[in-house]
Amino acid sequence: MELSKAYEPQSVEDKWYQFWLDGKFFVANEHSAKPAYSIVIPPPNVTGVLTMGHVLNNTIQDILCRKARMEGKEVLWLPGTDHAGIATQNAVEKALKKAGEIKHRNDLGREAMVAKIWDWKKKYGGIIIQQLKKLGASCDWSRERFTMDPEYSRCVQRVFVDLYKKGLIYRGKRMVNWCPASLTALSDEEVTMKEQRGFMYYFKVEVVGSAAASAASVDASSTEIPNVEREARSTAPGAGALPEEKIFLTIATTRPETIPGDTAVAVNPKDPRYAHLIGKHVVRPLPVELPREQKLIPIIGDEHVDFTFGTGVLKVTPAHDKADFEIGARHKLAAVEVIAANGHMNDAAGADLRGLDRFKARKVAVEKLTELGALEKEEPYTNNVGYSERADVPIEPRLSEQWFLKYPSVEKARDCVELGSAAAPAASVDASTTEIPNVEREARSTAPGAGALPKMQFHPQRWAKVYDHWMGGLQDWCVSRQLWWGHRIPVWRKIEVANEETRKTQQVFDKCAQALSKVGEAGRTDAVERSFSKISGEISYCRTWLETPESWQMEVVTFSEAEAKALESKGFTQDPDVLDTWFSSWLWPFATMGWPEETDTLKKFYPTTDLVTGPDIIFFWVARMIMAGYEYMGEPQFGLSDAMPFQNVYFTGIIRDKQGRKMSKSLGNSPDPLDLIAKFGADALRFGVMRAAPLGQDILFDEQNVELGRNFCNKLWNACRFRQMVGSAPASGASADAPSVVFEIQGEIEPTLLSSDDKWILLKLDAAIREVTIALNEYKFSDATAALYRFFWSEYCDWYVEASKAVFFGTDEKRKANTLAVIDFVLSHTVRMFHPFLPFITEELWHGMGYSTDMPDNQGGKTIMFAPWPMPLDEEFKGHYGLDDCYLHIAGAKYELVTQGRNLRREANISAAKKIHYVLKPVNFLPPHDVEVIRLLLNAETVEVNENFVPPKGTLAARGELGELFLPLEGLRSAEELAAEKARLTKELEKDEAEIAKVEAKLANPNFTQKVPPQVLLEHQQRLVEWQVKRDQVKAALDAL
RNA sequence: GCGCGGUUAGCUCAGUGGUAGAGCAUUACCUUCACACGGUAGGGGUCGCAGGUUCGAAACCUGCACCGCGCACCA
Repeated sequence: MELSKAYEPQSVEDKWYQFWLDGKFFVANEHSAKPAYSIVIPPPNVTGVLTMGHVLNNTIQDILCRKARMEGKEVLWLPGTDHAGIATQNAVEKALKKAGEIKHRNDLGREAMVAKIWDWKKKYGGIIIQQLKKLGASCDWSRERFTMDPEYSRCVQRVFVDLYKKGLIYRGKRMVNWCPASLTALSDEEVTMKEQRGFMYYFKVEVVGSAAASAASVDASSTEIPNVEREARSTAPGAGALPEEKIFLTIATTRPETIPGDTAVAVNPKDPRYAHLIGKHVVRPLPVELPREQKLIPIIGDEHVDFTFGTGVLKVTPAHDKADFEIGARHKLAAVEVIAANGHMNDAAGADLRGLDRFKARKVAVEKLTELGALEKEEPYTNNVGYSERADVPIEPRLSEQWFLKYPSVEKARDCVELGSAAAPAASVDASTTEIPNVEREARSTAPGAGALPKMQFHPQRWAKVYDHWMGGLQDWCVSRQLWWGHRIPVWRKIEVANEETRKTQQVFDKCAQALSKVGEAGRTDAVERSFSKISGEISYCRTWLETPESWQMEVVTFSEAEAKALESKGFTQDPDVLDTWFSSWLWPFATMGWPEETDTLKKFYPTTDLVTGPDIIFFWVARMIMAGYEYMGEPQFGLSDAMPFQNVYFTGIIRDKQGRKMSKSLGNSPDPLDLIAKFGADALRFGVMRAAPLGQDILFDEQNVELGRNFCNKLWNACRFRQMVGSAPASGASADAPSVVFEIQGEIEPTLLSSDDKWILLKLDAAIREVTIALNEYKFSDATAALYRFFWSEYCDWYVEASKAVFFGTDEKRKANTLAVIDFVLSHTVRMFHPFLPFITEELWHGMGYSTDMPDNQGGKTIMFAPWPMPLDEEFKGHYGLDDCYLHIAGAKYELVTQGRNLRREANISAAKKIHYVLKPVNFLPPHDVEVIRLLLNAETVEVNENFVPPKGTLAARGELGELFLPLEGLRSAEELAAEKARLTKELEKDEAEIAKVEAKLANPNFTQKVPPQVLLEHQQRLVEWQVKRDQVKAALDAL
């Protein structure tokens, strides 16, 4: 195949991706005898589009998978998408509104809305999958999963039922994070704290003596302000007592709009200023219109109050603050709700605030306090406010009935992650052990420490600490969401009047209940029993409890469709809520593989090998998957010694723009990866991102990275093109109209014909293979790309290819053939090493260069995907080809001399194009080939070898290990140039002198010479000589001027 | 408040005790038959600050400053 002058990714990428798909090369075989390697994709939102974050993430996964295939592993990369409850429902609702189809989702109703979302999913759900294909992702698409697939949904329901049975899931009225925009509860993880500038308002309240009347000292379950007894008025403060001076307390608050919901004022009982007031009451200023006696709230003592903060007096709003709620519970205070679900004030907030948005209400409340003369001052204040991560509005702590989960398998999940400090990471493998492991998967899972189970490794390990800390302070997880899109909670409920008929039904449950031990109820204090029950042939699980003496409620949980129908026909209604999206995605590593059946896929590929994800979802997803893994894959039938879902977790950095800002739609600073692919090619994008992504650091992304990737691909392409041009016909005789010659790989390398250049590049290749392999084993992708870049560009192209021209422009045909053989050896290894990073161009070159033709079908013959991963050259190979490390030095010295020679040209200010004459005075004999290489690399007309050369005045000289190189000048330079050079040399001389002084000072220090290791001493002595030589050289050059 | 990162060339970052590095940008020269998406050669850094350990510190220790992140939060 003839290669075009520049690499054109557009004409290459789609072709090969289709080829891979047609060949079913991505499909994992669970019956394969090869050792397994598996990754489950972090499922992107089904309605999402590819972002730079996805590019980073999936490129890493693809690199790992492709390398594993080349190492002979059976690879499963399991793809799929997430239904992403809130995000998707919002996106579709927004789109429907924009299209004018609806004004609100209520226009459609639940069923129709959910149907619309399914339509949407079918229409647009494949976009991100197609985009991943553009990127080159080698996922097994035949196993693509969606978190709302029927089978997957059954897993979710099964797990819910199971946890319910275990008593870990309960329903309860609790303080939750309420999002007034999305109108749903959120988990703690979905709330982010943001600093917010506001004001601290100080207002005073009047203290009254009597404890008899109180608007708040009522049953905690009541959420309404009760009627105050008439008697209260007659015993109200001041009524019959002696006139006293009024006492006021000043309270500091940031949320005056919640004053109508205050049901107490709290002080610290140890606070000498206020302790004596405990038991008295204050007059709550709002709502204004209420009679005074309905505004009396007690002063209570509570340790929670920090008397160094504010005024030391805390207003207690149990219905709208988490801490206040707890105080309220301790003191049996009423929780008076004044803010409705949508964030607007309700009737209880009073006439002035009713109906207002909570922030508008704040302003009005301040106005009212001012009017009342209660406001003492307001001062600017910055505090942290919880925001709904999704809707980006402040959340409202709100009392509501929700489902909660006590996390399962916490201990195991916490202990399985390697926290280690000194412990050497299991991944740091000596390059000499990078043979293709021919071991079964079982061997891996019991690998390093004999006896002790291997721990899960986090990369970078510091995240393990974060994980451990979070695992140590788990709060129950609020799993219910007031949405329509998601897995509906599999609970049916019926509330009935306790009439004759229902009592009969209840008796059935009562019987069952007696057979069971009672389990402590976490969420409901009023739950009375739990029982197994048999309804319509399916075992299900239910609870019953009494709501009031006149009614009772039955709750049935099931994942059987038949049972659900039967329940509905009996007047049961399903819980309207859906489950948190993460309640389905935490099952991802096994629910995608056929759980709860013991499938061959699970047997082969679980636990997965690596997980690649962002640290921002370490709690949302990673931690929960680990717990779910232990809980559901730890059961004996799966036969796992350790049920951890993955062996390694790699945390990527976060992609930011070049100013360090997070990429976001609103900032418009997020480039569309598809545009970048169209412009530069997928390989370029992959390489650019990998090169900029050091382990665990955030990535400041710049399009220049991709440009670099593009340039690199082009370099690779052209280096291969060079090989074809010198290989297909003698360089001297190439004619423009020559037909494209069928390319043939050169045969064996002949050891006796190897030049120092050949040996040098083979040794450099060996080093690169080691470096890249080690870097990948340690998940250091930027190190791997840097090593590849350096090897290929700086070593292979800049030196070896240029030096090889000395052969190809010559006449020694045997040497030419042998050089081609070396090039083919190097390129065929290099292309394979590049394949995981640059899948498309390497496949194109693998075929185009003919490297596939010699390989067996399953080892590179069909596709580079299964070509063997390059192994470091072994000792036998090195011995056979005489690859002694000394050639690194020998050829290196030659190249060093060339650089110096080029320097002389520059010093003499001679145009790079001008052919000039050098004289070389070698220390030892130099083979003619090497002289020719030097000549070519210097772009010299001639390099005269003269062992007895005496430089005439005006000759520039450079000295290296191989000898001295002279550039005789014949009055070529102007006086100006001479002056400039004199200045330059003087500067250099100063530097040399300084270096010499530094080393001499060290060597003169007896402390140094006595204490330092001999090798370091030697190094210093040698360095001194080197600098001295250089100095003498520069001095000589100066003298020559 | 606790914890975790970071601070090295104009920019983005490597660098785990022994001569301060890469890419980009920049300067000069070169359109030489793989590649101008290229080549050659330069310039550019008291390694955040202050102490300490050491013969020797960008690196190790202590403290501080600043930037970023996470957790917990006092109204």
